[in-house]
Amino acid sequence: MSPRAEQKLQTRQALLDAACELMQSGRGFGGISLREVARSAGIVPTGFYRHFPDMDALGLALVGEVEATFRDTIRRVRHNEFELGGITDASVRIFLDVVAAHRTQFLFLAREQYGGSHAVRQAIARLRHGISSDLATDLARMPRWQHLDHAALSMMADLVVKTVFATLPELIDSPDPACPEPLSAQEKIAQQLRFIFIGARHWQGLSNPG
Amino acid sequence: MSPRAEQKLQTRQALLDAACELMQSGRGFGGISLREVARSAGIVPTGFYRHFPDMDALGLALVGEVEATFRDTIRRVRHNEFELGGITDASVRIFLDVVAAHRTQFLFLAREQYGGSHAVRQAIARLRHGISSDLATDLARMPRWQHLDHAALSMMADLVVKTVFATLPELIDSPDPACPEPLSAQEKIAQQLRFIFIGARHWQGLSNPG
DNA sequence: GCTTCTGTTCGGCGCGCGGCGACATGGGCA
DNA sequence: TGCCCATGTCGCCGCGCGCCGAACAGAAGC
Repeated sequence: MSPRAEQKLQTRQALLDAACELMQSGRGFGGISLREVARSAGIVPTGFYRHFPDMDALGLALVGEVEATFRDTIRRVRHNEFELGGITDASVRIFLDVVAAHRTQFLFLAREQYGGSHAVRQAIARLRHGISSDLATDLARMPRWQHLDHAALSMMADLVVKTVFATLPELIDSPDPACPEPLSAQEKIAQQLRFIFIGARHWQGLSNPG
Repeated sequence: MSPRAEQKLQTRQALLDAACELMQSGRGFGGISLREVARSAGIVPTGFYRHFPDMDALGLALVGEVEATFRDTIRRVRHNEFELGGITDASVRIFLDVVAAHRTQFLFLAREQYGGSHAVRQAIARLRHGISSDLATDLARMPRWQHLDHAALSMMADLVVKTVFATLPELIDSPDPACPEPLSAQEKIAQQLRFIFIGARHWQGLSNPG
């Protein structure tokens, strides 16, 4: 790797990081200007175009970044499948650690999953669908879920992913001192996932409990 | 009601509607300018200030509007508690009808629940928390959930509300012809809620199934 | 050692924006 | 009947924005 190319990658990364950092001010990705990102990354506005054609392209790159982080985490979780203690607790712990370690990436994901531009939203929807179907495949291999058909597994995976994505904001926002939650975020999401797992455990096709 | 006051309310409503309509272009509320809203409502930019001090105030008014719609719907759902067929199916049907009838209101809610300005996001969080605790109170009165303590009921209500709010985008976005879902939105959300209800039905405090 | 390619810099164009002060007009009320 | 003020209008200001073309520096390659 030539020093020149390395420098280019550094600048590119600075732009990606700057965009994420700027979102901590409460604005959405659409509310951040190209000039702002360039300024925060330490280059002049025109320099931005040497790395991305426009802000939308930078947004797509950010989706790619968080996708890599996410899938890496899923891999780690899967390898810890047989750890001591409940899978749920261990998985949630790993996931929360990663979210904390890559806070701004997941801030972007949480904020833009429904609010972003068309291209970004579509990319995130694809990411989410991919994760959901991978999860469904994983679940299908577990003895515990053999009583569920393909449709039920897809439904369950979609619900789990939906719940995790919808919980992201709680995990990212700084804890509100005025509203002290009785449970930690980790215990809360773990218990909610258990609700879903218990429901799946007792699912009987077209049962209609209420 | 004097004609003068009535006219004022009409203009105010036109501003609220214009803001919602403009969000159909894919942008978030923060990406819509004051001038755009005024133009779309048929008044001059300065006239906007006769009704709202700034765009944030208009956002808060929109939250109030969708809150009224939402709570009205909940009331209707509660009164249909003993309808023929499953409560879940009937409730979901009512809810989906209301969402379709007030599409842009719920578009605003879905988009801004995590992406909006600080004030808007806080208002929506309050709305959501209110609905969640009301639901927990309702659930506590049902014989079916007598085995759940207060903490479990809150957790369940939060999960239900979280699921409903996270499903809003699917209900609002125009159906993608390239990706024909095997199930209708109504059947999907109803089945996912049933997953949760079955989980709650079999919840046994600190059980740890996975 | 010279060219070339690439990352960066500089100055500038036109636009839409939020915000302001002054002005018009027609209902509301005395 | 006649005044008043709330609603809506007009023109203007300065700003930051996206975008562009020309210029510059330094590493890569012949």
